[in-house]
Amino acid sequence: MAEARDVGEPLEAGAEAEGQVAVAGRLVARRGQGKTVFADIEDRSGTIQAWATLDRLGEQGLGLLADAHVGDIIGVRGTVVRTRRGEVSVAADAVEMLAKSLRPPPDRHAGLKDPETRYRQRYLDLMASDEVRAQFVTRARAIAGVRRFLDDRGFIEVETPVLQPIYGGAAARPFVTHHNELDRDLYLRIATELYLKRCLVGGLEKVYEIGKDFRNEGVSFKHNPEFTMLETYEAYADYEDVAAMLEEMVAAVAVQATGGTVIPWKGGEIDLTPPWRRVRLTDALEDASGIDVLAHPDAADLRARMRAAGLDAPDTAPWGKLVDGILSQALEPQLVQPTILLDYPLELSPFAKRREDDPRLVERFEAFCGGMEIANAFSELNDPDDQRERFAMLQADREAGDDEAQPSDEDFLTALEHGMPPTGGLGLGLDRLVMLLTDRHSIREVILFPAMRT
RNA sequence: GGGCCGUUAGCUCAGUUGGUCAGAGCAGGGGACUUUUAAUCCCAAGGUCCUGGGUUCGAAUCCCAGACGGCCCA
Repeated sequence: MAEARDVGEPLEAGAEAEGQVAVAGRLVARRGQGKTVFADIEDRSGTIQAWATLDRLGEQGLGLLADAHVGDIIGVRGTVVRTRRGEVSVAADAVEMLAKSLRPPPDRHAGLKDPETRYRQRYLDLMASDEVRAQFVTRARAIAGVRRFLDDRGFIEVETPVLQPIYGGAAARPFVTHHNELDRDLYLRIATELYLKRCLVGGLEKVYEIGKDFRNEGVSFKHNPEFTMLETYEAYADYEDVAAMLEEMVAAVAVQATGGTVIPWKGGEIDLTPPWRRVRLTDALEDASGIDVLAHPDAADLRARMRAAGLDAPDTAPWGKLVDGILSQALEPQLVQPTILLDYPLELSPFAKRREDDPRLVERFEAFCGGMEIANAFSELNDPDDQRERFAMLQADREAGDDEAQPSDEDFLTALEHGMPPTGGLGLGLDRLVMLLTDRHSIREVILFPAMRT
């Protein structure tokens, strides 16, 4: 169809090009005129008008077109002409019904607005809206850009199990399923972290995986129960190296997906050009809330301080969760321009290496943009004894009622005991990255088929 | 989990104080028309007013409960 338009472009009104062309697509408009029919046909490159007359097409062919419904998929063979009114068209010598549409498409001009129908029957949304189609093309381009960036840097893409005997690598409740033949329960992964680290133990050194993670939690504008995650691990790198790579990668992907590193966001702009602002988490929390969390190492103490500052602080939340609460309530919404928060409390980070200068903190950062967390990274903990202690802390959290605390993974500890090189690791939520790059404010706008009730 | 809002024809939407309020445009059906561009003109048809209760002489409209969805908050 694009080629047919190219053929017709140089024609003057009323002229006809040499040679036959064939186009196929969905009928989006039809203007019947007795013994003449004009039909607009659309494919993914755009539309072209088919012009059918009784003289050229005969009674049967014209009848087929006259009886066709908007929504039908038809093929037209003929010559390229420019009509007297200047429209590049295919003057039909033959038409063919390729697929009947038994149901009417969404209204062409009003579009499809009902969000429920848009999400449940995404094909109608795609059919009705060029912008929605472009949205998912941009998503594909962004993810291809991530792969290209990492491949060019010598990373290899690997695939690790989705069905796992023990879940881990994040704080979340899992989905549980059952293997009939083995008669055992398995978990859908909440992260790829612990398997990718096994790859590092084995010497693959620079690996990444792009795939779905599954978290058994609520649905919101930034959460879908299954979502697309990138994780990367690079041997002999630390979290500073990872931060530098992340900035470059996001900037490169922004260029590939949108053409530049300054992107529109909620009526303003976000400048993704490296370097991004870096702040120590504890300093940023104090600026945003007035609370120095390290000065309140006791949970009850911190809770009281938070409530005095007007923040929500659940009775049962341990110290680490309270710090996370200050972050999400007081700080995260302010982080519109890209910001890297460095050096997290150990309690929040069971797989990150301790800072040598302050054992209460770990070498970890999270990157925020558009008021959302988009990435999480650390210098990976590779000391098996320390890792075993961290699992014990998580176990204590579980026993204290935290159902998001993950169980210990003895097989992973065995791998670490074989020696994992010092490693920088990164997790980047690709759905949120696409939201950012396309100025969409709900994760449902960037996932083709988002989770819905029933 | 909490608050607010929404649900009327295939799509987009009106619907006044509870009383010819079951409506429009487009799509779909029948007809006219050989250069149209959201073609035009004529005709006919199209409904579980989300569901279930309740109030009332009378409910799309008011009340209660529920389902689904959206937004905001947590």
